[in-house]
Amino acid sequence: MTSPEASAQHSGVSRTAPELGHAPRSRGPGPSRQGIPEATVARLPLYLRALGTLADTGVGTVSSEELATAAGVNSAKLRKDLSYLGSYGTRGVGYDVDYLVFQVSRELGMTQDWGVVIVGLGHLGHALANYGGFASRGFAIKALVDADPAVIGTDIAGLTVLALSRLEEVVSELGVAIGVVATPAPAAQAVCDRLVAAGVSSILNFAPSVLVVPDHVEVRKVDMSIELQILAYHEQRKLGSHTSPPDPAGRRRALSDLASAARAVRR
Amino acid sequence: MTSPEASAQHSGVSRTAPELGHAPRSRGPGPSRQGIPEATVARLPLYLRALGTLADTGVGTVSSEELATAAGVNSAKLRKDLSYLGSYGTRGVGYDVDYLVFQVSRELGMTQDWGVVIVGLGHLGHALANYGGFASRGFAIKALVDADPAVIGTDIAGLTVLALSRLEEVVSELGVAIGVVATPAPAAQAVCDRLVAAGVSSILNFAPSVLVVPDHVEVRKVDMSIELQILAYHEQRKLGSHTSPPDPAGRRRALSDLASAARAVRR
DNA sequence: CTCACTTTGTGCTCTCGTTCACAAGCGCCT
DNA sequence: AGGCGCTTGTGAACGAGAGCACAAAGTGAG
Repeated sequence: MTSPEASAQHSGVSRTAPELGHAPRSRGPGPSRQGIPEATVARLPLYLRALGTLADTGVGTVSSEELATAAGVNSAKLRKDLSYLGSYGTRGVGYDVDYLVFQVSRELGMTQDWGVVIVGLGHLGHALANYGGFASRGFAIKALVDADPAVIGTDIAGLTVLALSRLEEVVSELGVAIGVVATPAPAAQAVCDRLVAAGVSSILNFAPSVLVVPDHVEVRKVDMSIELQILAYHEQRKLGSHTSPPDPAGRRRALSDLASAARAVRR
Repeated sequence: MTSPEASAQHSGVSRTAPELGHAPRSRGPGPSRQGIPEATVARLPLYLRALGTLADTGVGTVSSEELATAAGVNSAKLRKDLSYLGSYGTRGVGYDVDYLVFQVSRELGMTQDWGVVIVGLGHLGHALANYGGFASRGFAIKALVDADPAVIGTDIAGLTVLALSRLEEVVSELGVAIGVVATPAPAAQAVCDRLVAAGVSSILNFAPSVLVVPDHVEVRKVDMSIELQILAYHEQRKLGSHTSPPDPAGRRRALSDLASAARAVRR
């Protein structure tokens, strides 16, 4: 993805290997100029949460070992992850909790607030709007938008639901950076397109559909039914393979079976 | 992407046959005896959904290219994924939609119903209980359980909410295979432990906390605030690095900054 | 100051996953 | 029947990530 090149402007310190094509990170504060591995980025929020809990209980310093168990990863991985941000630990001691919280927060962009708009206020959108984890972590719900006249105008979590037609207006005028799509699947792509056209470049998709977006837009999806199916796979596997009797006639099988399977999938 | 973390017991999977570098799959119908790569399993539900849509629109045959775009992946990956299940395509033609639906469904264990219990009926649990994607895909919500007396006894989505104390009873008597944890974070681990003790071996966790479980139990987590933070990271990155002014005084910085950052993280 | 001890930061290796590119297989047309 | 074009299935190259194991760097005691 991003080039593994690093502007090695190390503060003249560790004169490590000369030829190595891997100069780790540019030190100097500020978000690291140059790409952190995706896998690491995905874990940083986990660390941040664990750190928050530790801070709450009054802990001032943690070792990589402790923090790792709290976050559910192994300590080597954690140290490597943190090393991408910089050398924020102290050998022989560990990491200063508050300082690390600050660094990770900054790296994740939690030092500023991000405007969020939720589109679609069915059961799920409703729950999202009421979810406390938003505001507390630097995300400000700026507006709620829906297409259903029965919902428009009602108050949810202190905001009045606006008509879908006002989506663009809301995005540009309220400084919305992130769009949350919680509509039914058929509407998702259209809503997504409008969000993108209006200038949103990060989308969190709860609808069970694949969103197509331009390259510069980031989409992440949350899909419970996919997760459940993955669980089912493992569950079935655990039960041993004595589930369905081996199909004696290879390849094609009774049409009735096919039909019912197909029907089930079609919602 | 959902976390590649989740399953802590990869140990058993990768232990393939002794010498063979890669012997793909034992043919013969029935779920493939022997491990499909995790990454592939995670994509199968996507394919299944795309196939369902195609079937709906009356398509009888798809090429890997078409199905791939519908599922949002590239065609080579799709073909390799499907090849783990068996040779279910026809060269020069493509895949028979209904037949493929059946095969993928079987592989994922969707040919049987899985009992689900939802623990915690706040806004989120409520939304989950009403989510249609459950029943349609072979998941049957068997019970709803909560600790709050104000919620116990109410009807949600056609089921009456039961007291948390009846959790074990519900699991063993109603044949629950999958537990959905939608409680506040502090209660999650305790609920999880009880589910596991009662015999549940697959857990879908919506609470923002790390669940510790025995090796034989599979946990997957869905966490919106993590996804948002990942989006924020990319969003910040897009804005260029002119976000926070370089810290001129390296290492330690004003306590006020630290304190506010720490405070923010502590919910 | 020196030594023993602790914990970080990281080079290296191994594994898993993605992508390429092409031979094998199948249907259709002549 | 034979050849042509299309699409699958897969070996092999490549890349990203996980984890080991150890040197470097800090602390504290004597």
